[in-house]
Amino acid sequence: MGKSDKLSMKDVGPTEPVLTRQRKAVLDVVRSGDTHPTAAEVFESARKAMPGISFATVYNSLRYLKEAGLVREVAFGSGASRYDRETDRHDHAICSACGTLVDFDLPGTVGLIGAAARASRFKPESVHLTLVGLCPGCRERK
Amino acid sequence: MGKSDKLSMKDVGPTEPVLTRQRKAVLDVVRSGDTHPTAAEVFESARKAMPGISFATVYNSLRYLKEAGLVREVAFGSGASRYDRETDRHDHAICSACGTLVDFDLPGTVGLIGAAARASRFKPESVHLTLVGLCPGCRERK
DNA sequence: TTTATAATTAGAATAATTATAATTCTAACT
DNA sequence: AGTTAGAATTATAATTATTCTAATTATAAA
Repeated sequence: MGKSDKLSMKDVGPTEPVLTRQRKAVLDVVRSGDTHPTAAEVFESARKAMPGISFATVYNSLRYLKEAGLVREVAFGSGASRYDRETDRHDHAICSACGTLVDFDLPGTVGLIGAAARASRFKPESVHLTLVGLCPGCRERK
Repeated sequence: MGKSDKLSMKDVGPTEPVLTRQRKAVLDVVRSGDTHPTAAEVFESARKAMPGISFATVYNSLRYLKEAGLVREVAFGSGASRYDRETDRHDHAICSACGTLVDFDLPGTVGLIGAAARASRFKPESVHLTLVGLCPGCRERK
């Protein structure tokens, strides 16, 4: 077979992600707004921009985008996974009352990576902190 | 089935958890060994000690025990939730190669709770750190 | 014992995710 | 432009995970 079987949108690198129209639509949904949509919510939104898109393609695309490092999967509790547009290292806060998930960055977290690696004996790749508490809205309501 | 399906532990407080035989069986499974079993794995093990137990009761019991603070639910990725016998505040390491989940305690984590609360604007309840990396076994294999 | 309350069970129902197979699309090569 | 190879998409089926419902059984209280 030929040398380049695959077609890149831009020729930036050897493993440049291929953004098909469907994948782009999915990525756009995850990137628009600062919510952390579930696969079902992404499907709902994506089909507005692209009525023919299927649920399977949304899952395929999310997996692809995740592996390409363009979105991040966040799981908590036993519900559906949520998808995060923020792919840089960051931390999460989860509301114990309403489930709201918020991103924030705490520079101090990375400072613990060495100690965490020592304590767990793992070879570290990344760390993140999860804060559980009441979001501003729910705190007010109490 | 048998005779007495209910037995209270000690009379410590007004909201003392009621540990029925089934709940006790589920709790014992989570507490034995240092794995983090899924609900299905708990069911498999629990039925050895108690052949008649149903999947629904395992789920009910896990939810009950979680709410009573006797076990903890840990979710990551899009697979099944896992259950952790360790209920004191602690941190987790997840192997990016094989999925192994390990508990450890990093005293420094709690030191970040104030900063995390400020950054997120949440009223803090708990924090924990998640380290992603290679577990000792997988590191060796590379 | 009668009554009330709560737990357990079996199984159905729902939700979430993944796999399969057929079809369509894309771009590299005639 | 036509052909082709392989990837992507689609529709659907299958699987996995979790929750709900209704009937039954157990426990505790009166």
